[in-house]
Amino acid sequence: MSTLANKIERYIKEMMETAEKNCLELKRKDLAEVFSCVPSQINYVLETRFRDEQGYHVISRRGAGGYFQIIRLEVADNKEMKNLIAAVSETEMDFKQAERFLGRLLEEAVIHRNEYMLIMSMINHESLASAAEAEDRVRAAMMKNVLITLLRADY
Amino acid sequence: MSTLANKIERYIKEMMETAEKNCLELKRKDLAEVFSCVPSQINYVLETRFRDEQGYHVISRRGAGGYFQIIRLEVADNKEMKNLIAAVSETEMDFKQAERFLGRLLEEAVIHRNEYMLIMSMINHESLASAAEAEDRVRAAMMKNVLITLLRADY
DNA sequence: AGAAAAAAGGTCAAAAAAAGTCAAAGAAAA
DNA sequence: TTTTCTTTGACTTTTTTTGACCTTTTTTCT
Repeated sequence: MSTLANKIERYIKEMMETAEKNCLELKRKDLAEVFSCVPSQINYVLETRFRDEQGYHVISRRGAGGYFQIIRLEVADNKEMKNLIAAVSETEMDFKQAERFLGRLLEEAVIHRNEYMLIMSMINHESLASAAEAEDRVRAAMMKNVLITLLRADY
Repeated sequence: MSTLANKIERYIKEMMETAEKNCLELKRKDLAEVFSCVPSQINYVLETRFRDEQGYHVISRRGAGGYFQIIRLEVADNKEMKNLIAAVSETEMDFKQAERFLGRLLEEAVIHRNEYMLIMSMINHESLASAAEAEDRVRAAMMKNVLITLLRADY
Protein backbone atom coordinates (compact mmCIF):
# COMPACT_ATOMS: atom_id res chain seq x y z
CA MET A 1 0.00 0.00 0.00
CA SER A 2 1.22 3.38 -1.00
CA THR A 3 2.00 6.03 1.56
CA LEU A 4 -0.38 8.72 2.67
CA ALA A 5 1.89 11.32 1.09
CA ASN A 6 1.56 9.56 -2.26
CA LYS A 7 -2.20 9.44 -2.00
CA ILE A 8 -2.41 13.12 -1.24
CA GLU A 9 -0.11 13.87 -4.16
CA ARG A 10 -2.29 11.86 -6.51
CA TYR A 11 -5.43 13.48 -5.18
CA ILE A 12 -4.10 16.96 -5.78
CA LYS A 13 -2.85 16.11 -9.27
CA GLU A 14 -6.18 14.60 -10.19
CA MET A 15 -7.97 17.68 -8.95
CA MET A 16 -5.63 19.77 -11.05
CA GLU A 17 -6.50 17.73 -14.14
CA THR A 18 -10.19 17.93 -13.48
CA ALA A 19 -9.99 21.63 -12.81
CA GLU A 20 -8.94 22.09 -16.42
CA LYS A 21 -7.10 25.09 -15.17
CA ASN A 22 -3.53 25.57 -14.15
CA CYS A 23 -4.44 26.76 -10.74
CA LEU A 24 -6.04 25.08 -7.79
CA GLU A 25 -7.13 26.59 -4.50
CA LEU A 26 -7.43 24.49 -1.40
CA LYS A 27 -7.67 24.77 2.35
CA ARG A 28 -5.01 22.98 4.30
CA LYS A 29 -7.31 22.05 7.13
CA ASP A 30 -9.99 20.62 4.84
CA LEU A 31 -7.52 18.55 2.91
CA ALA A 32 -6.05 17.23 6.14
CA GLU A 33 -9.57 16.31 7.21
CA VAL A 34 -10.23 14.42 3.98
CA PHE A 35 -7.19 12.26 4.71
CA SER A 36 -7.64 12.41 8.47
CA CYS A 37 -4.10 13.45 9.09
CA VAL A 38 -2.36 16.36 10.78
CA PRO A 39 -2.32 19.58 8.71
CA SER A 40 1.46 19.67 8.56
CA GLN A 41 1.33 16.49 6.51
CA ILE A 42 0.00 18.66 3.71
CA ASN A 43 3.06 20.89 3.96
CA TYR A 44 5.23 17.82 3.68
CA VAL A 45 3.52 16.80 0.47
CA LEU A 46 3.83 20.29 -0.98
CA GLU A 47 7.49 20.52 -0.06
CA THR A 48 8.41 17.16 -1.48
CA ARG A 49 6.15 16.99 -4.54
CA PHE A 50 5.11 20.44 -5.62
CA ARG A 51 8.30 22.46 -5.74
CA ASP A 52 9.16 24.90 -8.50
CA GLU A 53 11.64 22.49 -10.10
CA GLN A 54 8.81 20.03 -10.28
CA GLY A 55 6.72 22.44 -12.26
CA TYR A 56 4.42 23.70 -9.54
CA HIS A 57 4.40 26.92 -7.59
CA VAL A 58 2.62 27.24 -4.27
CA ILE A 59 1.43 30.41 -2.62
CA SER A 60 -0.54 30.69 0.55
CA ARG A 61 -2.21 33.02 2.98
CA ARG A 62 -2.49 32.56 6.71
CA GLY A 63 -5.14 33.79 9.06
CA ALA A 64 -8.86 33.30 9.11
CA GLY A 65 -10.00 32.48 5.61
CA GLY A 66 -6.53 31.29 4.75
CA TYR A 67 -5.84 28.94 1.85
CA PHE A 68 -3.13 27.81 -0.53
CA GLN A 69 -2.95 27.81 -4.29
CA ILE A 70 -1.01 25.43 -6.45
CA ILE A 71 -0.11 26.76 -9.85
CA ARG A 72 1.21 24.53 -12.58
CA LEU A 73 4.04 26.03 -14.59
CA GLU A 74 4.04 24.90 -18.18
CA VAL A 75 7.26 24.33 -20.03
CA ALA A 76 5.61 25.43 -23.22
CA ASP A 77 5.63 28.86 -21.68
CA ASN A 78 8.66 30.73 -22.99
CA LYS A 79 9.51 32.25 -19.67
CA GLU A 80 9.52 28.83 -18.08
CA MET A 81 11.90 27.60 -20.72
CA LYS A 82 14.36 30.25 -19.68
CA ASN A 83 13.95 29.28 -16.06
CA LEU A 84 14.68 25.70 -17.00
CA ILE A 85 17.84 26.55 -18.82
CA ALA A 86 18.96 28.79 -15.99
CA ALA A 87 18.29 26.07 -13.46
CA VAL A 88 20.18 23.50 -15.43
CA SER A 89 23.14 25.74 -16.02
CA GLU A 90 23.84 25.72 -12.33
CA THR A 91 27.25 24.37 -11.65
CA GLU A 92 26.17 21.66 -9.25
CA MET A 93 23.12 19.45 -9.05
CA ASP A 94 22.50 16.70 -6.54
CA PHE A 95 20.52 13.61 -7.43
CA LYS A 96 17.32 14.73 -5.77
CA GLN A 97 17.28 18.00 -7.66
CA ALA A 98 17.90 16.23 -10.93
CA GLU A 99 15.19 13.71 -10.16
CA ARG A 100 12.63 16.44 -9.47
CA PHE A 101 13.65 18.22 -12.61
CA LEU A 102 13.36 15.12 -14.78
CA GLY A 103 10.08 14.21 -13.13
CA ARG A 104 8.77 17.47 -14.39
CA LEU A 105 9.99 16.89 -17.94
CA LEU A 106 8.32 13.51 -17.84
CA GLU A 107 5.03 14.83 -16.49
CA GLU A 108 4.94 17.43 -19.23
CA ALA A 109 5.81 14.87 -21.86
CA VAL A 110 8.99 16.66 -22.91
CA ILE A 111 10.57 13.25 -22.48
CA HIS A 112 9.00 9.82 -22.42
CA ARG A 113 9.21 7.05 -19.89
CA ASN A 114 12.08 5.25 -21.57
CA GLU A 115 14.15 8.38 -21.90
CA TYR A 116 13.43 9.15 -18.28
CA MET A 117 14.63 5.74 -17.19
CA LEU A 118 17.71 5.96 -19.34
CA ILE A 119 18.71 9.40 -18.11
CA MET A 120 18.00 8.51 -14.49
CA SER A 121 20.20 5.46 -14.73
CA MET A 122 23.05 7.58 -16.04
CA ILE A 123 22.88 10.35 -13.47
CA ASN A 124 22.30 8.26 -10.37
CA HIS A 125 24.84 8.00 -7.60
CA GLU A 126 25.96 4.57 -8.67
CA SER A 127 26.98 5.85 -12.10
CA LEU A 128 28.79 8.89 -10.80
CA ALA A 129 30.29 7.53 -7.61
CA SER A 130 33.84 7.42 -8.99
CA ALA A 131 33.68 11.13 -9.66
CA ALA A 132 33.88 11.59 -5.86
CA GLU A 133 33.60 15.26 -4.88
CA ALA A 134 32.94 16.20 -8.50
CA GLU A 135 29.73 14.15 -8.61
CA ASP A 136 27.31 17.08 -8.50
CA ARG A 137 29.29 19.07 -11.02
CA VAL A 138 29.35 16.19 -13.48
CA ARG A 139 25.63 15.71 -13.01
CA ALA A 140 24.98 19.38 -13.71
CA ALA A 141 27.04 19.23 -16.89
CA MET A 142 25.18 16.14 -18.01
CA MET A 143 21.81 17.70 -17.34
CA LYS A 144 22.77 20.74 -19.29
CA ASN A 145 23.72 18.62 -22.28
CA VAL A 146 20.51 16.67 -21.97
CA LEU A 147 18.52 19.85 -22.23
CA ILE A 148 20.54 21.13 -25.15
CA THR A 149 19.99 17.85 -26.95
CA LEU A 150 16.27 17.89 -26.29
CA LEU A 151 16.10 21.39 -27.70
CA ARG A 152 17.98 20.56 -30.87
CA ALA A 153 15.80 21.12 -33.90
CA ASP A 154 16.68 17.68 -35.21
CA TYR A 155 16.00 15.72 -32.06
CA MET B 1 17.31 -29.87 3.36
CA SER B 2 17.89 -26.83 1.26
CA THR B 3 19.04 -23.64 2.88
CA LEU B 4 16.75 -20.82 3.85
CA ALA B 5 18.41 -18.65 1.20
CA ASN B 6 17.50 -21.21 -1.44
CA LYS B 7 13.90 -21.32 -0.30
CA ILE B 8 13.60 -17.56 -0.44
CA GLU B 9 15.16 -17.56 -3.88
CA ARG B 10 12.68 -20.13 -5.15
CA TYR B 11 9.79 -18.30 -3.55
CA ILE B 12 10.71 -15.06 -5.28
CA LYS B 13 11.24 -16.72 -8.64
CA GLU B 14 7.92 -18.50 -8.41
CA MET B 15 6.18 -15.26 -7.58
CA MET B 16 7.84 -13.70 -10.58
CA GLU B 17 6.51 -16.48 -12.82
CA THR B 18 3.03 -16.36 -11.38
CA ALA B 19 2.92 -12.62 -11.60
CA GLU B 20 3.32 -13.02 -15.35
CA LYS B 21 4.89 -9.66 -15.15
CA ASN B 22 8.49 -8.73 -15.43
CA CYS B 23 8.52 -6.78 -12.30
CA LEU B 24 7.80 -7.74 -8.73
CA GLU B 25 7.37 -5.43 -5.78
CA LEU B 26 7.87 -6.66 -2.27
CA LYS B 27 8.42 -5.43 1.24
CA ARG B 28 11.56 -6.65 2.89
CA LYS B 29 9.95 -6.82 6.29
CA ASP B 30 6.97 -8.84 5.05
CA LEU B 31 9.13 -11.31 3.23
CA ALA B 32 11.31 -11.74 6.30
CA GLU B 33 8.18 -12.40 8.29
CA VAL B 34 6.99 -15.07 5.86
CA PHE B 35 10.24 -16.93 6.43
CA SER B 36 10.58 -15.79 10.03
CA CYS B 37 14.11 -14.62 9.58
CA VAL B 38 15.95 -11.35 10.07
CA PRO B 39 15.33 -8.77 7.33
CA SER B 40 18.97 -8.65 6.33
CA GLN B 41 18.65 -12.26 5.21
CA ILE B 42 16.62 -10.91 2.32
CA ASN B 43 19.49 -8.67 1.33
CA TYR B 44 21.77 -11.68 1.33
CA VAL B 45 19.48 -13.49 -1.06
CA LEU B 46 19.22 -10.49 -3.36
CA GLU B 47 22.97 -9.96 -3.35
CA THR B 48 23.82 -13.56 -4.08
CA ARG B 49 20.98 -14.56 -6.43
CA PHE B 50 19.49 -11.52 -8.05
CA ARG B 51 22.44 -9.57 -9.33
CA ASP B 52 22.53 -7.85 -12.69
CA GLU B 53 24.84 -10.49 -14.14
CA GLN B 54 22.33 -13.08 -13.05
CA GLY B 55 19.57 -11.47 -15.04
CA TYR B 56 17.77 -9.48 -12.38
CA HIS B 57 17.93 -5.85 -11.37
CA VAL B 58 16.87 -4.70 -7.94
CA ILE B 59 15.68 -1.24 -6.97
CA SER B 60 14.62 -0.18 -3.52
CA ARG B 61 13.39 2.69 -1.44
CA ARG B 62 13.95 3.20 2.26
CA GLY B 63 11.79 4.99 4.76
CA ALA B 64 8.16 4.62 5.71
CA GLY B 65 6.39 2.95 2.81
CA GLY B 66 9.67 1.47 1.63
CA TYR B 67 9.86 -1.53 -0.68
CA PHE B 68 12.04 -3.22 -3.25
CA GLN B 69 11.43 -4.18 -6.84
CA ILE B 70 12.98 -7.05 -8.69
CA ILE B 71 13.03 -6.53 -12.43
CA ARG B 72 13.79 -9.34 -14.83
CA LEU B 73 16.37 -8.55 -17.47
CA GLU B 74 15.92 -9.94 -20.92
CA VAL B 75 19.03 -11.98 -20.92
CA ALA B 76 17.32 -15.12 -19.73
CA ASP B 77 19.44 -17.93 -21.09
CA ASN B 78 21.71 -15.66 -23.04
CA LYS B 79 25.08 -16.43 -21.54
CA GLU B 80 26.77 -14.01 -23.87
CA MET B 81 24.67 -11.12 -22.63
CA LYS B 82 25.43 -11.98 -19.04
CA ASN B 83 29.11 -11.98 -19.86
CA LEU B 84 28.74 -8.66 -21.60
CA ILE B 85 27.18 -7.14 -18.51
CA ALA B 86 29.94 -8.54 -16.38
CA ALA B 87 32.52 -7.21 -18.81
CA VAL B 88 31.12 -3.71 -18.99
CA SER B 89 30.81 -3.65 -15.23
CA GLU B 90 34.50 -3.85 -14.58
CA THR B 91 36.19 -1.83 -17.25
CA GLU B 92 37.11 1.72 -17.82
CA MET B 93 35.82 3.06 -21.08
CA ASP B 94 37.11 5.98 -23.10
CA PHE B 95 34.87 7.98 -25.39
CA LYS B 96 35.88 6.14 -28.57
CA GLN B 97 35.10 2.75 -27.10
CA ALA B 98 31.75 3.93 -25.83
CA GLU B 99 30.97 5.46 -29.20
CA ARG B 100 31.69 2.19 -31.00
CA PHE B 101 29.60 0.28 -28.52
CA LEU B 102 26.66 2.64 -28.92
CA GLY B 103 27.10 2.62 -32.67
CA ARG B 104 26.60 -1.10 -32.65
CA LEU B 105 23.49 -0.81 -30.51
CA LEU B 106 22.15 1.76 -32.94
CA GLU B 107 22.86 -0.42 -35.96
CA GLU B 108 21.16 -3.35 -34.34
CA ALA B 109 18.21 -1.14 -33.53
CA VAL B 110 18.50 -1.79 -29.82
CA ILE B 111 18.37 1.96 -29.46
CA HIS B 112 17.04 4.60 -31.80
CA ARG B 113 18.56 7.78 -33.07
CA ASN B 114 17.19 10.01 -30.34
CA GLU B 115 18.37 7.73 -27.59
CA TYR B 116 21.75 7.56 -29.25
CA MET B 117 22.03 11.35 -29.32
CA LEU B 118 20.92 11.66 -25.74
CA ILE B 119 23.34 9.08 -24.44
CA MET B 120 26.21 10.47 -26.47
CA SER B 121 25.63 13.94 -25.09
CA MET B 122 25.85 12.57 -21.58
CA ILE B 123 28.99 10.52 -21.96
CA ASN B 124 31.05 12.97 -23.96
CA HIS B 125 34.16 14.59 -22.58
CA GLU B 126 32.42 17.87 -21.94
CA SER B 127 29.92 16.23 -19.63
CA LEU B 128 32.50 14.25 -17.74
CA ALA B 129 35.39 16.70 -17.66
CA SER B 130 35.02 17.52 -13.97
CA ALA B 131 35.48 13.88 -13.13
CA ALA B 132 39.16 14.35 -14.07
CA GLU B 133 41.12 11.10 -13.82
CA ALA B 134 37.92 9.21 -13.01
CA GLU B 135 36.36 10.08 -16.37
CA ASP B 136 36.71 6.67 -17.97
CA ARG B 137 35.51 4.87 -14.87
CA VAL B 138 32.42 7.06 -14.67
CA ARG B 139 31.74 6.45 -18.35
CA ALA B 140 32.00 2.71 -17.86
CA ALA B 141 29.61 2.79 -14.93
CA MET B 142 27.19 4.84 -16.98
CA MET B 143 27.39 2.47 -19.91
CA LYS B 144 26.74 -0.45 -17.65
CA ASN B 145 23.61 1.20 -16.33
CA VAL B 146 22.51 2.05 -19.84
CA LEU B 147 22.84 -1.59 -20.79
CA ILE B 148 20.92 -2.71 -17.70
CA THR B 149 18.16 -0.25 -18.45
CA LEU B 150 17.87 -1.32 -22.07
CA LEU B 151 17.63 -4.92 -20.95
CA ARG B 152 14.94 -4.27 -18.39
CA ALA B 153 11.93 -6.33 -19.34
CA ASP B 154 9.76 -3.33 -18.55
CA TYR B 155 11.72 -0.87 -20.69
C1' DA C 1 -10.89 52.20 17.66
C1' DG C 2 -8.46 48.81 20.29
C1' DA C 3 -8.06 44.45 22.55
C1' DA C 4 -9.01 39.86 22.71
C1' DA C 5 -10.45 35.72 20.60
C1' DA C 6 -10.79 32.76 16.77
C1' DA C 7 -9.27 30.86 12.57
C1' DA C 8 -6.29 29.87 9.62
C1' DG C 9 -1.46 28.47 7.89
C1' DG C 10 4.00 27.71 8.94
C1' DT C 11 8.14 25.55 11.20
C1' DC C 12 10.83 22.35 13.17
C1' DA C 13 12.26 18.56 15.53
C1' DA C 14 11.12 14.11 17.39
C1' DA C 15 9.10 9.59 16.59
C1' DA C 16 8.02 5.94 13.56
C1' DA C 17 8.61 3.02 9.66
C1' DA C 18 11.02 1.21 6.54
C1' DA C 19 15.55 -0.46 4.15
C1' DG C 20 20.96 -0.84 4.05
C1' DT C 21 25.65 -2.18 5.94
C1' DC C 22 28.93 -4.84 7.94
C1' DA C 23 31.15 -7.89 10.67
C1' DA C 24 30.92 -11.78 13.63
C1' DA C 25 29.20 -16.34 14.54
C1' DG C 26 27.71 -20.82 12.69
C1' DA C 27 27.25 -24.39 9.25
C1' DA C 28 28.73 -26.86 5.13
C1' DA C 29 31.95 -28.13 1.77
C1' DA C 30 36.48 -29.10 0.04
C1' DT D 1 41.05 -28.25 8.91
C1' DT D 2 40.77 -24.54 6.12
C1' DT D 3 37.70 -22.15 3.20
C1' DT D 4 33.39 -20.71 1.61
C1' DC D 5 28.58 -19.93 2.25
C1' DT D 6 24.71 -18.71 5.39
C1' DT D 7 22.52 -16.63 9.29
C1' DT D 8 22.09 -13.15 12.73
C1' DG D 9 22.03 -8.75 14.97
C1' DA D 10 23.73 -4.19 16.16
C1' DC D 11 24.05 0.11 14.10
C1' DT D 12 23.04 3.49 10.15
C1' DT D 13 20.40 6.07 6.74
C1' DT D 14 16.29 7.50 4.47
C1' DT D 15 11.51 8.81 4.20
C1' DT D 16 7.19 9.64 6.30
C1' DT D 17 4.15 10.95 10.07
C1' DT D 18 2.95 13.51 14.12
C1' DG D 19 2.59 17.22 17.40
C1' DA D 20 3.91 21.24 19.98
C1' DC D 21 4.64 25.89 19.38
C1' DC D 22 4.70 30.25 16.26
C1' DT D 23 2.80 33.86 13.08
C1' DT D 24 -0.68 36.10 10.39
C1' DT D 25 -5.31 37.62 9.37
C1' DT D 26 -9.99 38.24 10.43
C1' DT D 27 -13.83 38.63 13.61
C1' DT D 28 -15.98 39.93 17.76
C1' DC D 29 -16.59 42.47 21.92
C1' DT D 30 -16.07 46.24 24.70
